[in-house]
Amino acid sequence: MESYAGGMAKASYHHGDLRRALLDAAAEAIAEDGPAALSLRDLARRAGVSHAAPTHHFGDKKGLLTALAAEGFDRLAADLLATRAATGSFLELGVAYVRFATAHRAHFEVMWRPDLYHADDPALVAARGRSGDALYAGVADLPDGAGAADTREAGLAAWSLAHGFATLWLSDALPDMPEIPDEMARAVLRQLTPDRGVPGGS
Amino acid sequence: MESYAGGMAKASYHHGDLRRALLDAAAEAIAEDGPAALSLRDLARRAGVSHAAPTHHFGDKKGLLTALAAEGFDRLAADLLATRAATGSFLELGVAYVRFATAHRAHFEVMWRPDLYHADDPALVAARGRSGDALYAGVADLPDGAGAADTREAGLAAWSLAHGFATLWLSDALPDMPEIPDEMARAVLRQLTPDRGVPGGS
DNA sequence: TGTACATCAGTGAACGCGCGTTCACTGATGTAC
DNA sequence: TGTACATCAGTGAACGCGCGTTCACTGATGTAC
Repeated sequence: MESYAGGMAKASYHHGDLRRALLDAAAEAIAEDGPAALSLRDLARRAGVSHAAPTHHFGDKKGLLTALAAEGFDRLAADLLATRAATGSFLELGVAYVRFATAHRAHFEVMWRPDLYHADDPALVAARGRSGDALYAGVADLPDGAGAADTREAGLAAWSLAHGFATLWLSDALPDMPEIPDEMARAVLRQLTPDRGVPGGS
Repeated sequence: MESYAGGMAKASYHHGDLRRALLDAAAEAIAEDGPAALSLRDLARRAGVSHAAPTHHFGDKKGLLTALAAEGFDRLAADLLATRAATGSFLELGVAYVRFATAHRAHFEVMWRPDLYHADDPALVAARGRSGDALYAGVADLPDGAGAADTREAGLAAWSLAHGFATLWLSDALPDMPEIPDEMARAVLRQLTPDRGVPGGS
């Protein structure tokens, strides 16, 4: 099921990669029932381990969610950078944002609930910074219409639009939505830049 | 503190308007600690009433959150309709949406978490419908650029933009934000309709 | 105006439950010599 | 190659807690006659 350090699952005293297994179990559980219903004991059960084991790796519940959020910000940053490098398109950056939210909904949901984790954890702060930089780098690509203020507002608008679409999709508020909303996201994001075409954009 | 049916607070066996008091207490508690941390016993404490009393009015915890969400959808619909009537501006409709989210954050947060309440409750479904209609009525005001599909996408984009901005603001993700983000919301929403001015809009 | 009765709203004790956290422990692993 | 020892990872029992829900009850209110 999970991939252990040793390759095959072995029934030994030590798990092999419990930290990884717990994070995966957390993502699964959160995708099913939301972050509110998460319990460390349930994660331990899912990982086939005693209920006191998680403490060893994360200290406490918030510690585990901190690690999950940090992982999310890291992956988001990587996705955005890769998309920017591959397409150079501001529009596709938004699509990638939405795709991340739908593909990693557990990570995404936790990321935006700082009350659930240790928001000042250094690793988390760094990862969040990388995400922000990746977003901002995309905004900077825009052909500036009318100066810096406009650029900032255009960036915030694009972020809001992608974030709002993703959030509404996740909360099941959009009727008649396909399972993978990439195309719809693209159409909606295009509303923001009807005339200012960007090279590489579809 | 609260306004009772009889006007003055009276120390009697019956509360007067416990239902109202519990909903207010819930909004307060959720604004403080989020919906996940909500407990019926805490609400009873806040209302100065025995912990078994809430059951009488809402049946169970989800029943209370259903009532709260329904109230939220009702108020949102009323706000949107009033704004449309007063300004006729599509832009201001978005601003009103953001203002609602920030002014009634507890209601707003619960509304978009259908897993927390009885999503098929008739009163709730009706209220949600009124909200949707009010939103859609605003979209229909738009000077249609290129047919129905465009209108639907423009409406969805506007909704996503307002919703995303509100959500990011609520999750404290936006740096350097004023306490009341109306003006910023207006500037951001304006990105969506840079040229298509609407009568009445500022 | 007075009485009987039904209905409603809130009480307080009790239940069983799953949770996070602590603790002394033990099995396994790696490193120094 | 072998031994001693430190460190690490997971165990299982125990704790105290707040929770939602149930229950028989009682106080207050309103209505029929």
